[in-house]
Amino acid sequence: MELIKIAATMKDVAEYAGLSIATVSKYINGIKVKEENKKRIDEAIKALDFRVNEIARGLKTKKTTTVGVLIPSLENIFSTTIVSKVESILLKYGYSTIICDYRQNRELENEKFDFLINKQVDGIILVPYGINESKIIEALKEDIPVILIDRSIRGVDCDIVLADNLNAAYNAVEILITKGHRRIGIICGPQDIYTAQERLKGYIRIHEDYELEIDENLIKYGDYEIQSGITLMNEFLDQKNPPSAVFITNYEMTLGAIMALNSRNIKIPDEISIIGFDNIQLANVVKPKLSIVVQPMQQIGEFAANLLIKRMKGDDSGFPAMVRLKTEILEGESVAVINSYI
Amino acid sequence: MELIKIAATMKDVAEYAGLSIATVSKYINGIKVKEENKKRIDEAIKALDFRVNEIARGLKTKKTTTVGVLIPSLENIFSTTIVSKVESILLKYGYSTIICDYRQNRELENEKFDFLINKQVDGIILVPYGINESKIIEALKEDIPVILIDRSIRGVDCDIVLADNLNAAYNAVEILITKGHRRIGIICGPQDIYTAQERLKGYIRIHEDYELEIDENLIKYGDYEIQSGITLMNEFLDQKNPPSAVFITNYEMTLGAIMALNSRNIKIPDEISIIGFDNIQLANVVKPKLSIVVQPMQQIGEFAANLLIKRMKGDDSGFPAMVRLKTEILEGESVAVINSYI
DNA sequence: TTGTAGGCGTTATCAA
DNA sequence: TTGATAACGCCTACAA
Repeated sequence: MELIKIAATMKDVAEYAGLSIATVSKYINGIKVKEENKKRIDEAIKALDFRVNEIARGLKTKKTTTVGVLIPSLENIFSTTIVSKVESILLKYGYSTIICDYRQNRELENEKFDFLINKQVDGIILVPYGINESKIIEALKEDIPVILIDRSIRGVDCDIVLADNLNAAYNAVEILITKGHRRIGIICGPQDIYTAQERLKGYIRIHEDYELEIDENLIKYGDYEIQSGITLMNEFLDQKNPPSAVFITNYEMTLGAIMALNSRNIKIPDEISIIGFDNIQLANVVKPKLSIVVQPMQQIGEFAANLLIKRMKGDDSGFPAMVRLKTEILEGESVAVINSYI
Repeated sequence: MELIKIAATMKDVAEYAGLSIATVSKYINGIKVKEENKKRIDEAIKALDFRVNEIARGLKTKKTTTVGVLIPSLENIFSTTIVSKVESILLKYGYSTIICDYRQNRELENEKFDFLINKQVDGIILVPYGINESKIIEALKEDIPVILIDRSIRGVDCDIVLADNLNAAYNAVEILITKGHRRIGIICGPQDIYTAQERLKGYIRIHEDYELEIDENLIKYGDYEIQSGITLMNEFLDQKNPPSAVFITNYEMTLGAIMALNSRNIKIPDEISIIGFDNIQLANVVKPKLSIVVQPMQQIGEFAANLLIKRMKGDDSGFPAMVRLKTEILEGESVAVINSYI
């Protein structure tokens, strides 16, 4: 009784079937073979439990049927939802998904990008933060397609899939305005992050469109982490003239803001109105139900995966593609209607 | 100007350095080389930007420096926290992590396990659900180490890392008991899932230890999904003699239970006490702050990753290892003290 | 210490 | 249609 079963190779199959390796290889790769031989090969494959050695194949074809997904964090819903979708689509095409999480760290991001290239992935899906653009250019040059998510990179022609962040914010703030709010605070992300810039733009634009002045004191910048939400919401509350409503522009900070509110025992929406971001589960579990902006994360993942597949097949039509998906607003009960509204 | 840069091979390096491929290979693999040659090779490597082709190396060594992680869902904190930790540790050792998500589906789980084997991963970390045990045995036989998380598999000797689910439940329910609760409901997971069985055992054991009778009406079985939490909590509330406290045994169902409570406007802990599971963020955002059982997910990931590395190195000491980690209880304000307690 | 040469399992070219 | 055979890039006896 052998302990270790040696995997059968094509050679074994060929011998078993009484044919040449070449013929077996052809059959496996979809090239016509005599009906009779087809049968014999199938038989041999079954008998020997043969499976192609992807490594050996990769050596020849320069393909690994593996793609890399590089995201800021595995502990954030936005990323994992996308990854989940991507993984399931890629698998259908036989690709495996290597996950790398760069924990919001530019250096790590760059390192892991190199790591993926070094692993010879056939393509990369990247939620970029501070990547060195030359790396992307290099990859593209070496014929490794890259799909960006959420943020384009200046000076680089690259496919990108993102949510319409600007209008997401625009619409959210518009709801607040139409319900009578005039002092609307916004808790933004880091000023050097694209999504954050866009969301702030939306906030500004809707104010312009309603001809409302913007009070700089109502704009605060966080870092997309929970603690920011706590701190900045507290700052708002401590202001002499606090906002009647606050729009919080990502999930983690929304969490933080609510914690701050809770710990000061402030009633939503009686004392302050809130629109948050991104997590339906959270929205439903908070009392009262939160109004939130929901990004089409599944769709983003879907588009990114399908686009990548297309590129890996060598189809460069429409390059560089920009897919901009609409967000939705889920209305809860966290926004008060202000009487003073005319 | 060439568009596609061809990666340098060892042959190129050897030629550039005026040495044989063998020498270069040796140097790269840590075998002694004359100081002088060392320098020349280093120079060549830098000049040509050479990196070993892992694929080619893999063909020879039968190693891919890739591990597979197979989890029930990428949209659940328990799994992603573990994956995140695992990924970061493995990377340090040069391994990449292929993620597969089987969405609580036994068939998918089995398929993806095969997929990973077929991809020739060097090791697997698995949070099992309904895997065919022969697959694990087979993998182990073929010298592909497997580390189980959260659930052992009957009749299979395999390393495993898990939380002490039994005592997690035991301790949680004990808190309820010492605060005076006597009618304590439990929302369990599926009866065929190991963690669910263990948590129920804890519930039963603590009742025995306090010599309390168990009312079958207070034990409900869900499927670890949000909807279960909603439905079962509602069932409790509709009972003629509802429990004064409910212990909910995973994160998703905790979410659901809270939603049910909220939508019926039931006050925690005045009208009902609650202990939930697994998500600190959730616990802090719910009002009042939730008491929850917290699993040491990071630790689980850490142990699993390190154990896997050890096994992949060929160190079989202590096989099969069982690492059982303690949980913690984070006390919030969701449990009332009942006066009637003597 | 270095080099030669064979082999890892496939694919692909070119004859047959 | 099939079959020899030479790569693919690296590792590893074995010989020098």
